[in-house]
Amino acid sequence: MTVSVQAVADRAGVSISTVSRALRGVPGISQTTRKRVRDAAVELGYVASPSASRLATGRTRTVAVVVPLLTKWFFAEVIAAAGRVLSREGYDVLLTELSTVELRAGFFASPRLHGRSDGALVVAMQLGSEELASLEAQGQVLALVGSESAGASSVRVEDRIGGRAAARHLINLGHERIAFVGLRAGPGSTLGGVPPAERLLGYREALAEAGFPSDPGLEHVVENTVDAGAAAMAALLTAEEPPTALVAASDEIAFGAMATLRGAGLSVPDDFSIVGYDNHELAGVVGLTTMDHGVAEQGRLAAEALVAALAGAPAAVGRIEPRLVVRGSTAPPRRLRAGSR
Amino acid sequence: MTVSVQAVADRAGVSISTVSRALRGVPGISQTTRKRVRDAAVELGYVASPSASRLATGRTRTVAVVVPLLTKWFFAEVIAAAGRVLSREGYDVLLTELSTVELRAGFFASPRLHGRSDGALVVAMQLGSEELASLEAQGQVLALVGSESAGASSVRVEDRIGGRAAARHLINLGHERIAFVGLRAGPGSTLGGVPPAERLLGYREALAEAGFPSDPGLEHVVENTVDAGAAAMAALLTAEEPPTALVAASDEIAFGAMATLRGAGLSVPDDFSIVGYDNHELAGVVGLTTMDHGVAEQGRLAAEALVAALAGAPAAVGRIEPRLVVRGSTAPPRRLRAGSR
DNA sequence: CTGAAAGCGCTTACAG
DNA sequence: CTGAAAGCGCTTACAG
Repeated sequence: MTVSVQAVADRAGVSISTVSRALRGVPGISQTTRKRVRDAAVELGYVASPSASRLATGRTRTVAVVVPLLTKWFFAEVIAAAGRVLSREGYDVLLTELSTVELRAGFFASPRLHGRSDGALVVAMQLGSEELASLEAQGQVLALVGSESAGASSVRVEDRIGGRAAARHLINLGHERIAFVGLRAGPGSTLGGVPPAERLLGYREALAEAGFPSDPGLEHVVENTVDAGAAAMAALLTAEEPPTALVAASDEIAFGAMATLRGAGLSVPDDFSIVGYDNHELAGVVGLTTMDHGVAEQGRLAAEALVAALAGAPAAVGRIEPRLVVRGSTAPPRRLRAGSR
Repeated sequence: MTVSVQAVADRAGVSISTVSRALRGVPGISQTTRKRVRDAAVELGYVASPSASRLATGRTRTVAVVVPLLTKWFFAEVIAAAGRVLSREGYDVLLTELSTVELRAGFFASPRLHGRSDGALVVAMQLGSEELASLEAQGQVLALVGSESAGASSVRVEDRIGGRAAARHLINLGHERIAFVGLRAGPGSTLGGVPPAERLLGYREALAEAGFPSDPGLEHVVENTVDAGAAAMAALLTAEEPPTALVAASDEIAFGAMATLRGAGLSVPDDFSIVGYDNHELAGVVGLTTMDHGVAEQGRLAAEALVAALAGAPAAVGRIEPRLVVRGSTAPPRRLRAGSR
């Protein structure tokens, strides 16, 4: 049924050792022999048994990609970008979604990756020290996106700078009452929460620099869903002195906020300005001005760092600086515009 | 470093055969022995080497999930749902994205899954007979979503019924000029194309039943992107006698169409009605009436059929009937509404 | 440059 | 119910 090294060896008239060496491209094999073996392998449709190679070498040449959720645009984008470099580099990708606290606990309670992958690319999960220790005890080389750990590769997004730039853009347009809706992990969520916090810090920084008084009533922290964004916007509209603009910590929050405004008969950006965060694939359609934090690039950089580390390179940390993408959801506030009624 | 069967055997005072049997739950082991072995394994933190088990048994207990694209909501949703049942059933999931024709050709040219997975769950790719043969030669048990093949499990979505229901809804509201924007694989795309065609057939069927003349000018076929949807809508608006409603073969097409209408100053649904297809996670925010074809369920059903087939059950074909989800993007045409100016 | 042999860590008839 | 031994299909020192 299945073609083994022995079959190739017979056909090429060499030993199995030679077949193994010839096919893996190790040096110390004559050109003619190598060619003969390769031809035989091709003719027979031979491909080494992964299980056998893995057992013999102790290396799996597979990377586990672990995410809290697969169904959010952000994660799919990161995984896709990472997966492309991993498979280009000859690694299999073992997909692991830890979408509930039970799943997460179970995953770290036993050495589930041991012998299955050589490394793990962990996306947007703040790993506890026991969790990190568990992964390391399982012999995993690590690459983190959205979190950091000494000795592990990671990609760091300058979210404070991003949050600051978003708020700055609105300030520059003339807005003075600017709200912020940030992200919080929901109950039962396995998402980490540090980067969003940095976005909030950047927002506060910009306001302070502009000399605006800090106003806790302008800051909301909600789950990362469209509905939560819609609800937060609604709450903001009930304030004594409502804001004229919003920095949303994600595009999904922004989408929800836009829906609420539309429902209230308010126009974006004529009556209200919004800056999102992500540059979601659908941000363009709705004309959302947003912070692009190179989502695909996060995945790519992490995968590249992991591949390098698996080849013996020291852990590396990548850096991404978010940049503003101006579309139609931001404009000067009504009071500053000529011709406004 | 790594704990082997031998270590567990020593600690439990039995042979390695007994350890293996006790841990895998095979019958013919005394309760006391089994417990002793299990305790020893836990104390030692032992977990069998996957490579070794795979080599010995010839089974990998992993399933390859192959998709044309990871970054579309549809695929992420299907994979997530499938992945949850697969890992619940103890299978590893090997992720394979074939996003270009080169990648696809390379994948099928060599037995890339051989010895890596016991089965493959293939999403939305019309596999050619050579491709199917390749997979079978690699010993893969198959489950297909969005395509069918004799002997393979699959889940069939009644897209003709769905397309018909969408058009019907508009007809019932009183529309008489109803356009259709369908899906086509773009250049270099690896997407299959049969299900979308069925949606078109259903649409035509509904129009014929209503006695409307068929009008090719009302039918467009484009790539499945928001931009293509926007462009198609724009083209429709230039017709001599423009339609008053649209059946979009995907929600992304519908999103694009809505953007075009908004840009043209037309109101949905006051001036124009739209029915989408998918029930995309963001369909709710924009108030899109759409056909829900149980995307997550497609993944779940396929995975369940695959797991069953891997356990020896005969191939099964699941069936999903799309259902209309009415939101705010559809209404009677202007001419039928009282109080319209 | 090439081959014989040991070893990777399991599973599974075969005996008892 | 339990154990000794062969075998799964590779890789890799070790000799030559």
